[in-house]
Amino acid sequence: MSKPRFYLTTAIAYPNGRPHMGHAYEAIASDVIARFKRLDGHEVRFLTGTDEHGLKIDQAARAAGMAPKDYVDQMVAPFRSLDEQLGISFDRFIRTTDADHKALVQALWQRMAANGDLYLGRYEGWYSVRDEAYYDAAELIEAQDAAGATVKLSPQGTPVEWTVEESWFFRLSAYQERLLALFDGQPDFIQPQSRFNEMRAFVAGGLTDLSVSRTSFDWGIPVPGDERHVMYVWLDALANYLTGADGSGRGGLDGEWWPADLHIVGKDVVRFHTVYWPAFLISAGLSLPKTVFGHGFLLNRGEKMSKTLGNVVDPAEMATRFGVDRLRWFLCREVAFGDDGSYSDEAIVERTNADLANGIGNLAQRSLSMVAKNLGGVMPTRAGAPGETEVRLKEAFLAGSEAYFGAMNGLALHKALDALMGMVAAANGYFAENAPWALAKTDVTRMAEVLAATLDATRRIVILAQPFMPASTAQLLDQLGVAEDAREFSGFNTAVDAGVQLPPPAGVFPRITLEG
RNA sequence: GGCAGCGUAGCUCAGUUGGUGAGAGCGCCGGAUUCAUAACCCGGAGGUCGGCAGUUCAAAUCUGCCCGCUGCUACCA
Repeated sequence: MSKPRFYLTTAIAYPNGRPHMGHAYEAIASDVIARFKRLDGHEVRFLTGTDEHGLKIDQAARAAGMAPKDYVDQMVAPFRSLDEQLGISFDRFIRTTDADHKALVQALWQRMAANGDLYLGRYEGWYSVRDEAYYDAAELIEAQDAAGATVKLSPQGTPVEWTVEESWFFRLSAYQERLLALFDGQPDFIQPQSRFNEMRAFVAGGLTDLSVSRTSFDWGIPVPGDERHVMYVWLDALANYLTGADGSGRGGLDGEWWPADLHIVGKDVVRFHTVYWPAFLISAGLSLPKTVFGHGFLLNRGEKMSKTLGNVVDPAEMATRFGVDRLRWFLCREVAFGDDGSYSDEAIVERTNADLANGIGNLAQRSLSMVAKNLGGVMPTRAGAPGETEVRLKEAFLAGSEAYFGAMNGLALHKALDALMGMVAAANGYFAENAPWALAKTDVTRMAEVLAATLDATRRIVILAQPFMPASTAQLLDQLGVAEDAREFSGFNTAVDAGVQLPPPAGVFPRITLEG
């Protein structure tokens, strides 16, 4: 019997600057889901990468005196190295400048054209180079420039200029009914619910055709048959998910991984993924992704990160300072997945000390060190007939693991970790209640039973924590004597055999302080 | 302006269809304990549930208005 497949993607990053916490957050959350699915018996394909075309890159490259391709080659490096540092287990790091991607996008265009959805027209309006978007006159705001003259700015406060260009259009207006049917027939297509409501309202309000080519620059994928035009960056970018679905790298539209099970994207690009993208796919006669999840933004002490405020932090530096697994844990535990979240050095220290040092780490250390000191580090035999405390522990773990899996399958990462911490509390309660350190002087057999039960509880906790903290959990499972081929969820109920010699315990999550 | 959501202990949040004394985690204080990373375990303090007015025998939970915040969307200057 073959494994069920699961194909998930992150949005691809635009490498016109250094990666920020938002990139790290999206990559980490997606990686947690990818690892969860693998441990849960799925064959997973996990795609991430960079979106490298468009006017902004073209201009930045010119400013740097470089060819665009040389420029992006250089700019992409920090994104890749950040992913590697954070332990992101992607199967492919796609770049929209990859040859197979270019071929695929052109094939996609031709399918949409063959379906009669592309036509040549003229586009004019207020265009913001920085936003790469046109705005209605009504959306613009007025401001004074340095010389005191009145200038028009986009809603984002970027300069706009009146622009007229020939453009290919996509007949998006013809897709309103089909998109509404999609939304209504598949209410979990857009998550969380609040995003679904917004997008449904947007589509219900009527759709206008979409300009999907540009003639004002040439750093992009040429339109087949009309090479004066390059394709709209979003059409180019969205298609990366199709390119990445082809494991062979041929660039065919029939990639074996398509359709994607899950697109993880930021809340700011939900519209592109839930309105434009499905319309493009329907036009091309391709099937649709199952779910698009729009996560929230990370705020630095409750404020948006901006260069102006000077509160932009480098995720690579954060990971180095606190440790990759601490950062991963904090972001998944403290931020409700789908909502905006806030972080600070203090919050990271407090949260991870409480959960990891005092919680999981201490549980492992206190039980393992008793086994090492009292039983020569040999895994003890479990209780023959479970007592009342064992029954309660078992029940707590049954409920806890059920809550964990329910939350993970519903993409509620923070709730899964809440359930996991409930299991930690139950295990610590069991340990304190039975006081094996006292039993060591009165009833060594019973002490061994208590230790065995505690170690098994710890093993279960660590097994479930693996998607979140791959490196630390591997160390802990080593210490707990769990064989490398027994770490998937299928082995969740299989205890380590009595008699196994355990390595000497060593703390995995030391307490940290801000000064340290 | 319209639509949607939110505002509950210092912090992050739970609170089904209104009904026994308003909860959890973290933080804080106290106790107990010593296996453990001054950790764990037990206990405690802290809230006029944004404000006002209603409906009801009874509202954090329903209605109206107001204040504040967020998102989507429209439009006037």
